[in-house]
Amino acid sequence: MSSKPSENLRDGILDVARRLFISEGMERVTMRRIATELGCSATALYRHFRDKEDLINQICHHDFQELQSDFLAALQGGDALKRLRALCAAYLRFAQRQPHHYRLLFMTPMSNDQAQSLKANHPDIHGDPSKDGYALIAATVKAAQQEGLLRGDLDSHLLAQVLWAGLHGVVALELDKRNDPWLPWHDFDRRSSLMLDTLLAGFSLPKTLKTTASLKTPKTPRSR
Amino acid sequence: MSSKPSENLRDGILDVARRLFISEGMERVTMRRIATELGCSATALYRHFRDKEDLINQICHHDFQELQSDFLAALQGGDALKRLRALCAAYLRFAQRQPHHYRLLFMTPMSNDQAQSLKANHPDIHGDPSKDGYALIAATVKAAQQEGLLRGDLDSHLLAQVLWAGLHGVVALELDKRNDPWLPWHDFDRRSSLMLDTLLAGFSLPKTLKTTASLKTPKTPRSR
DNA sequence: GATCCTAGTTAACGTCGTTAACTAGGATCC
DNA sequence: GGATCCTAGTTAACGACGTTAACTAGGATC
Repeated sequence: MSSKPSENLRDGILDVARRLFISEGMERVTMRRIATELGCSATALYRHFRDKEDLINQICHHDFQELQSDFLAALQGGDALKRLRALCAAYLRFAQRQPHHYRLLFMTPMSNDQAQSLKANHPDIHGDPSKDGYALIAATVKAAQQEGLLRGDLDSHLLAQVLWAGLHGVVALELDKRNDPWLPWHDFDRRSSLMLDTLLAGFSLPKTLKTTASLKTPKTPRSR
Repeated sequence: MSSKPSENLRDGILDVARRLFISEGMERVTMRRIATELGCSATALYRHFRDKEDLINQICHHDFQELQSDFLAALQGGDALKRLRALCAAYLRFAQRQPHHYRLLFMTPMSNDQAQSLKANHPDIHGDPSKDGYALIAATVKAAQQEGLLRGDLDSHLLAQVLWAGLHGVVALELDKRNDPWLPWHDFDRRSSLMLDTLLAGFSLPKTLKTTASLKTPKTPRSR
């Protein structure tokens, strides 16, 4: 009844639920509310989705692919490192513009079963950089390694995961603790760009990295 | 009725609630369950805590100070950089051993009001490195800067916040996405130590940091 | 024309956080 | 020493939630 009473109810549910989830966060949106907003009864939703969790997961899955097109669009031209930076920038931009959506996609614990079935139902997507966001980051890291722009002595997945974790950490603290007056926050942009710069710089300079202690006397000569 | 029927009910509630929150996560623990475990009625809890959120917050506040003693214990000896590493290691250890507890303390959004009142009610704690975990990290970073072990051209709070974000990112992805078979995770330890090493290395070498591109020719000679 | 499937309905259940109304028991005041 | 009041608990209940059960209109199929 509200915005787009998509002829087929299933799509209508997805549209309304996504809109509400994005604007208010998923735990504050009830099945009943989605239903009334659509002008149908709450139980009708269960004709199309096993339960609320299922609805959330299907939205997540769909929107990961939407985000993917953002990523691909940010990827035009440049060397692999430039593309990697553009990718990270797109990620951060998404987090800033769609905080609830970010929370929905990246801060919602996924149970083992859910992901198993997702993986089983979409074997074509998993690992394909054109469809799978994580695979895209990992592939871009690998390309940068092959172009000699990032250190090649560490697995590309390890680098991708730490890079992702760095960005995610800045974002997650921002979303959860932004309003915490206990903490004297610097700008989100300052923090995220320092994070990105530091990690990428570190990943491109293998020899200056120490594992523990003895960081004050870096006597390793640069080998070139 | 269960473990320790602390003479004073308030402490009993805190004990039981903390135990349940830590072992099962706070949204899965109900007020009624805490009450039956204590052998009292559910409404008795509301004599001592305004609501569930208030109970959670009071536990958080108390346990932040518990964690603080872990931090202080990890701090024995060494230069400031060594102490900073020990601090980070203690943080990661806590996250690994008490995942629910970590989630409770660091992945629970804090509303503006809550933190405001917390800050107002405990002005003695805020900013005191011996009582405030964040202040301790920031102070240790600052000490490392003054000892010439970390770059001094950036605000100690900025460095502390990015360092914290890096650790938090690794932990948060671990907690939320560990079971996601979509992702080919490396070991938590590999990821966290690479994160720590990279950030600390980056923070100690100002001149090798580039903002964009031109990262492929790091010709900066080590200054010593 | 009988049957069955699809997509919806209404009614209800059990659980949740929480409030209202009440009550036993001890301290306080005249 | 009795009336009063405060403290710390009780039981009953409310409204909202996710979800299930039982039912029903309407179209497709045999």
